[in-house]
Amino acid sequence: MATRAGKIRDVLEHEIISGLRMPGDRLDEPQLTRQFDVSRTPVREALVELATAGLVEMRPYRSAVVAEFSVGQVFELYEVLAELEGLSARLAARRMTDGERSRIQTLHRDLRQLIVNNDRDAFPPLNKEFHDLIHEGAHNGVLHDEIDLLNKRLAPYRRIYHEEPHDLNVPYIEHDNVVRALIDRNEDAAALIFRAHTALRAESMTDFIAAYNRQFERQSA
Amino acid sequence: MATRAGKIRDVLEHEIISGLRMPGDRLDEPQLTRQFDVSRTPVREALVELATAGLVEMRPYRSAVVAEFSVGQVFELYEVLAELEGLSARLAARRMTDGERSRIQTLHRDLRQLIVNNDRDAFPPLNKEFHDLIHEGAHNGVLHDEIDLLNKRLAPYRRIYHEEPHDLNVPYIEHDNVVRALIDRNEDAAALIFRAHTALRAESMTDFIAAYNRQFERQSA
DNA sequence: AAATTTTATTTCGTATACGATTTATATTGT
DNA sequence: ACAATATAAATCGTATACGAAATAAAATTT
Repeated sequence: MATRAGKIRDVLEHEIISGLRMPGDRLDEPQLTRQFDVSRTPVREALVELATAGLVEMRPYRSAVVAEFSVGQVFELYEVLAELEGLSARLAARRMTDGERSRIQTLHRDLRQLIVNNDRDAFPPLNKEFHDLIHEGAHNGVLHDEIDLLNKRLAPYRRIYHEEPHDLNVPYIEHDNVVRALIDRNEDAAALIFRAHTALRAESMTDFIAAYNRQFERQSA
Repeated sequence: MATRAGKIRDVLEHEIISGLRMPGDRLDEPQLTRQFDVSRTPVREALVELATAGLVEMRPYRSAVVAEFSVGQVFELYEVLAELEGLSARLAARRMTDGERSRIQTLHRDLRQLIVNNDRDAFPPLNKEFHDLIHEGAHNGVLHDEIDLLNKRLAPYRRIYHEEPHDLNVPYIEHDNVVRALIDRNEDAAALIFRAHTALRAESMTDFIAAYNRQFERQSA
């Protein structure tokens, strides 16, 4: 993307996803203008794009802010994401090429080695790659984009949660079941496991956010 | 929405959905500027929003055009929509209030009367209301918005197809099955029926588009 | 005459400017 | 001192302006 607006959108998106800008943070146009050393026009265009994508909230004559979601809304986002992850796994089981199947098996073995060595830092990127391989294996671009956007919208909240990593064996066992289903071309099993895999994360996530909010309310009260 | 950009977005969206502007049609900013009697700024903002939503395609230094989808992409859109419609029906079966359940029963009876009278004109709006009741009954705003957007993206193609209405008894029978599942709180049945209901439309739709494209290619060749 | 290059026109991306609305500050009244 | 009002400052929505890129038209070459 050669335009200034596109670059600013990408940078802001990354800053939101990475947690540099937290939900509720203001996104003044004049301030961003100074930060990026451009006029308000491309800044505003970037904000409008992010707002339409659901990462930012814009109301007339009010500063844009990083989108805030209630526990209920996070739950709703996860409910949709879980269903689409399930569909993704189902389609992957149906459509993956032999090359794609062997690649995910290799990656899965690498992940196993990681867990044996308890290498917590290396886990997240490989885990992401694991999910990406399934999303690509589904051979449905619309589905891929939809899942990607939902993950971006959830990222600020997931990040908070994931700061305290839990037992790596839990996701591994589920991965193991999914890989087996993919190899066996067992659509229903793949869909069920992967949907539950996401739903489980949703549960611990919403519990965490609820607790987090209670704590926050106590402080500010 | 009191802003000019918002109004223009709504009007353009409606013009695209209603088929007044067809896929591939150019959306010149100067031309739209004259049509709406405003400056380019709000026009451009509206276009950026529609582009992010997937209804319009924008590339740097090129005029925006109404989004065009290949048969494959339409199929992908339907594949995702069918899954989300299934989820919607599942959640509706789980969460609908008594009032919502009785309302959809009433509406379903009205639809029956319509089919008996073979009132083709009155069918589409009531059919839409039927679907809306289920989407609302799911009590998941994110899901509702997602389904809504996918329907808007498919609207230009669905419109072409729906111009030749088919046997109204086919959708009625499926509606009947869904309503029964909703009343019985049978989640799995509701999800399966409604997903298949959408998938079926997808099939006839993609078949139609493929035939339509072949015919069009013959003319232009 | 057809193809290719050159020029002109149009459209787009961004900067700047100005009235409208909101938010922050100051003032007044109680 | 506090609440309510009035004023001032900042921000937003939109109009206008100008260089950059693309499209259309004209001129040139083959």
